Amino acid sequence: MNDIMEKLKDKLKEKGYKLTPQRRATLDTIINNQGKHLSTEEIYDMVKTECPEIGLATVYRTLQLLDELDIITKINFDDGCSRYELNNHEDNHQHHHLICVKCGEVIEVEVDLLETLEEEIEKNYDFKIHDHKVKFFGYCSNCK
Amino acid sequence: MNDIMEKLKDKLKEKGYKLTPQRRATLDTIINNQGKHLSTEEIYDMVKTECPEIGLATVYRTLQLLDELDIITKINFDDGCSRYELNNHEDNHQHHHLICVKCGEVIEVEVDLLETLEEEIEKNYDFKIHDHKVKFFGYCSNCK
DNA sequence: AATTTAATTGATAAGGTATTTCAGTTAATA
DNA sequence: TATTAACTGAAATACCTTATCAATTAAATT
Ligand SMILES: [Mn+2]
Ligand SMILES: [Mn+2]
Ligand SMILES: [Zn+2]
Ligand SMILES: [Zn+2]
Repeated sequence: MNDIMEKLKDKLKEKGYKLTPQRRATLDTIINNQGKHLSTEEIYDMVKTECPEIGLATVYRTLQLLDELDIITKINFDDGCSRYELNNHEDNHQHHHLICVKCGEVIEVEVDLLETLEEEIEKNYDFKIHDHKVKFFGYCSNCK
Repeated sequence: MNDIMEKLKDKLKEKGYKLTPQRRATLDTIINNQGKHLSTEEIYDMVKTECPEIGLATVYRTLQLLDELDIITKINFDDGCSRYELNNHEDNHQHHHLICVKCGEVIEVEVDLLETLEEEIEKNYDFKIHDHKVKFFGYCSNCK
């Protein structure tokens, strides 16, 4: 059992929840597809190969649970469905996304560079920031 | 007729579209409620006082059209519906939003401070940025 | 290893937002 | 005023997501 699965087990136990085969298989699918920003239906289809009897409602419930437990993050690319990605457990903030408005490609940006802006905001707006979601829209190298 | 309505009329004419009372009333409602981030249903309810015979489908269609014409912007606060706000016509980028995770208050931040980050991204990722959407989550002055 | 029990599941119904359809209406141009 | 393509409202439809519920199961307790 890997680190992330171990962490899931602990967090579930803490709340009196159970580690079921369905939850294992769902998290496994997300772990094995990092960087792909899979939708619920896409995850459902992939999980079924490992766990054919799983129902769609269970996948919805599991993703909601993993999000609550801070293991994954829900992302919205305005394409009509929710997508999910594994959280980075070293630091606790979401990376940025570059979205090509022509071909739809999504590129991940790990450099943060928001420190100055966040300090400015905390000072000027008396607002305590604990997370952010940043999307840039434009043209990727193939499309510009 | 104010500047924004004039701009709408021009853009519609350019595409062979018509300036109808329903479109006028919808845009008027948005103009008269700046900073409120109204949802489609909320706009529908307010428009009805001025234009009681309007249908919900027309409001959906009009908001979609105003978005396409770059007069308003659709925003997503993950509360299950689309919200809209009037575009700033001086510069062409979206201001930032601070969202209080406790009380839900939304604060607008006009300072941009993303120049350095955007330059860095354009250089390192060979990506031509033309817009961004930035949300900060945390605690407002009342809630922290 | 068997018992207990609250959590979990899959199937399906139901909910909620958004879009499509279509016949009747209307803004804009000549 | 006549013409016509665009537009509208009402209702049906589509689609993603959540709720319901009886059957099952993980995990703690004997
Ligand atoms: Mn990502
Ligand atoms: Mn705003
Ligand atoms: Zn591209
Ligand atoms: Zn607050």
